[in-house]
Amino acid sequence: MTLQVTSARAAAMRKPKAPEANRARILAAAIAEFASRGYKGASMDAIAARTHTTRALINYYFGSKERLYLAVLERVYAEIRDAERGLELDHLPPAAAIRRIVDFTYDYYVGHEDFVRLVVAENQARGRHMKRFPSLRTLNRPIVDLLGRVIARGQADGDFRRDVDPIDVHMAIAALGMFNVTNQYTFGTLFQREMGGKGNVARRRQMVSDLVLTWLAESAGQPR
Amino acid sequence: MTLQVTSARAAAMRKPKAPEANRARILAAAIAEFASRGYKGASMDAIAARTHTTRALINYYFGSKERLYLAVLERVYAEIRDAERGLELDHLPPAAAIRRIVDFTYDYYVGHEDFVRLVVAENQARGRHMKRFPSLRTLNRPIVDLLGRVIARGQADGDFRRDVDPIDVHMAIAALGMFNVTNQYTFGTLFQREMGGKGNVARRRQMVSDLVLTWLAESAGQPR
DNA sequence: CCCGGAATTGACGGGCCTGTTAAATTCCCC
DNA sequence: GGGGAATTTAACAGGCCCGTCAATTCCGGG
Repeated sequence: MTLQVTSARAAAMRKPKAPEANRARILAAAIAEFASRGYKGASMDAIAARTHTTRALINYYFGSKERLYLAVLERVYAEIRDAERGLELDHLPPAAAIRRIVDFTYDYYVGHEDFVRLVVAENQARGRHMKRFPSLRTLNRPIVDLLGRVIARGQADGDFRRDVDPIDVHMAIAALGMFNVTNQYTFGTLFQREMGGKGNVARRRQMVSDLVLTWLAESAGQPR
Repeated sequence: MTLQVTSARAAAMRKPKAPEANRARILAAAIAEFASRGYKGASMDAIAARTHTTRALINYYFGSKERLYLAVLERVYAEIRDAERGLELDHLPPAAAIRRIVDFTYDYYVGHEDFVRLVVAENQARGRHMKRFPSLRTLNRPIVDLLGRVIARGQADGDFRRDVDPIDVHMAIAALGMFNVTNQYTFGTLFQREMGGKGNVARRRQMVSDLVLTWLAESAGQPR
């Protein structure tokens, strides 16, 4: 099987001008363009210009603007999912594991502003595209399972409160982490706060950990 | 002076067809349209259709699409600022006052989805319009002063920790409150969670209070 | 009664954008 | 080396949208 795949891929690779290379470059450019200007604001011509191709070629590969956008969504979600899978928490005490999850999530948002902006754009569109695309609906997020296991361990140790829904915790972490990226402009302008500064990032990230952990520890070990 | 203003305004009111009535209806329609479709997605013709006027008339009143959008932003920010001014907290114990602030903020976002969507849209545009409009830059938000006073009282009572920045607290509250509205579509789809349900709103709102209050109480009363 | 100015309309011009289609180019395989 | 498929290009058509401008309606005051 490996041989078959190899030969097939080799055949596909040596032949034409630059199909998959072009495809990959177009997708990367599309991620940047859609993240920067939103679905409607993004221009197919701009994506073509970024990749030294033409609008017709992009349609030849992806079919339409919406299809291209869906490919973008699929890609960035796959990336965060893969990154989440890389987290190794089982050897950490529950509190430290929580802190690690928060740091990872917070830093991922700060470092992947494109992803955050795409998520926000899709929500502003009321999830219209996502809804109609099955492979995006069934996309699971390992972070919730990880969180669930950590929380269960903390509860078993008597360190965490008992009535905790992992999804609620993830939502709190995601909300606090995304806000810095999503609302940095209005919030920074209104409250004279620079939100991109690295020092502030570390401080706020720790505040998120503290918020979650103090809440998790609240009235822990009470009689069940 | 009052007489002058009165007579001038009376003269302005009785005269023509429906200038300020039209103006108000256009602004309301613009809020809905911009909130629903974003700046670029919004159509001047759609706003005109909603108000039984024409695109030319809207430009006659507001000058351009961008000017109209700025008037929209100014309006919705003025509204939340006025609502925040109505909060009366001085007679409440600090913890109860915090809970009240959280409830107010959370409910305001849930009940004013247009406002939230406009804020998000402006952030997606990197605050481009807001930056260039002085009256939006100098807009202050009473909620931070209220929060600061409440926190100071809680610290004086020894109930709240000492190193607290009111803006940080407001950011946490705003982040958790906005997330339900802003990310309801992707989050709901990915995690099979209905986020509009009223019961869930009350539960999540209380979680926000608990998060903030347990954090505020953490290591309070320690030696200064 | 008529006039002057505010309010309102219809139409034009220019720009940008997307999807398609037919033609041209390139490269692989026989 | 030639057939043929895969890739790429150039140009077209249709749609939407915005700002403007001259023309028209309407109202109130002299």
